[in-house]
Amino acid sequence: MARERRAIRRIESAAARQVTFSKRRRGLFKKAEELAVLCDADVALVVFSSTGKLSQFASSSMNEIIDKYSTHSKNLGKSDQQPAIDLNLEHCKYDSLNEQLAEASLRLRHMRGEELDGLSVGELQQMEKNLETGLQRVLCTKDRQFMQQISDLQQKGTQLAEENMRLKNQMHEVPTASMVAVADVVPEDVHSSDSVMTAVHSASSQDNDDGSDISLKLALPWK
Amino acid sequence: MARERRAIRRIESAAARQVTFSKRRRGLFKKAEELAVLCDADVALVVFSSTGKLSQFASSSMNEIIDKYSTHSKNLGKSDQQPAIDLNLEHCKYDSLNEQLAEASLRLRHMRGEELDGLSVGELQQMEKNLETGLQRVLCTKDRQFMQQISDLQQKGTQLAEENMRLKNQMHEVPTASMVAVADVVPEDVHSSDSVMTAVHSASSQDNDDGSDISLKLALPWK
DNA sequence: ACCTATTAATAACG
DNA sequence: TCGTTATTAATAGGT
Repeated sequence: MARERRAIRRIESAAARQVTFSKRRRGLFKKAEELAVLCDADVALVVFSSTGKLSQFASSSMNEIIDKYSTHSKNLGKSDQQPAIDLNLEHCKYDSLNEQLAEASLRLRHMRGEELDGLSVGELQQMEKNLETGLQRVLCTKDRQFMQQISDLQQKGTQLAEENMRLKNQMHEVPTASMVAVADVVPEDVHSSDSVMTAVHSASSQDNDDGSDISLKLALPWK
Repeated sequence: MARERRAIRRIESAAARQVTFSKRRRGLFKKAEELAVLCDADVALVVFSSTGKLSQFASSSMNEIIDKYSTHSKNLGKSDQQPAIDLNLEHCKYDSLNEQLAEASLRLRHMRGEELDGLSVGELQQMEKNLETGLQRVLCTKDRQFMQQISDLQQKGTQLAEENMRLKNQMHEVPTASMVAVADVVPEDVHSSDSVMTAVHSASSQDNDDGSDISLKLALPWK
């Protein structure tokens, strides 16, 4: 139902997966509600995204429906045996989570090159591929961020250079005696911008042919 | 989405309601499964028809998802008398595990080069370093295993070559006449194999130049 | 259950 | 996330 048919397989790109998840989740919830209203049905829908976020819909009360479900599917008792079953479920789920966590951290260690000895050559090749892909993506992202920073700095530099020019022109137009008045105004603008660059007013500077005593210092942000 | 638009209101005609229920329920379940597969989500869907019939779908285990839901929604309301504190502790542990798992899987996704956009340059550099280290170690391990396999194969090859030599020497030591004794053994093996081919002895066949009256017929098994 | 005209959902893109 | 649009998928009504 779109520009192109999409095979029903896990979407590899995380971004595309997220977009599709949002859209389809909305569609699914809408259809769930429509079914409930049109057909007078009791509908409960629980969705956990791959990042663990919960969404839910229930035509009446979620707990009510879940209870009804439990009664329907598990033929046996409700009140006396419930605690035992519940605790067992908790226990199982807890173990399951623990397993998942162990699995995840083992994979992380593998990615870091640890505990590789038990792995088959095929698994090692798969990991090599994954690592190379990951590394490439990290490098691309890093480069992108570097270029963004450079671009930002260049833009700020240009702005400051222009301001500099403007100030120099003002200095030429104003009699030498009013220098003090100018100096009172400038810092306001500089301080309002992001503190990437800091203008330092130095009265002792003697380098300039035109007698200007303004110099610039670049402060690069690191982390 | 049809010949005519239908208002989303309870369908009065029981027959029409039943028909629509069947159709839409199938669609809803299909979409639920698609969402689960495409987006790697955990989906649970419970539907009671107006006649009380239950249908359900769960991408993993229904109980597991319901459990996860109960924990997530900080569900206090049940028969909460004595297990309150205990459950709270369970919840804490459970939440903590969930957090750890989420953290681990996020790191794994990062290692695979996904969802990098929010990371700082410093974090990216750290990941680059980790990935390079991991990749190097994986490559080393893989090479080691390859070399091990090669070494094993060489050793086996040597052993086989030695055995070969031994056998050849034995052949030379045995008189040629004993070859007949070997031929006597072979038919046993043939009869013990699957009966794919059936030999038919025909006395009326006159086709052969040498006067032999033996022909073969293939009987292919066809269920 | 099947058929199809029609509407709804949605994939890709900005 | 939101909007647009070309396409596909779902389905209402009929047989």
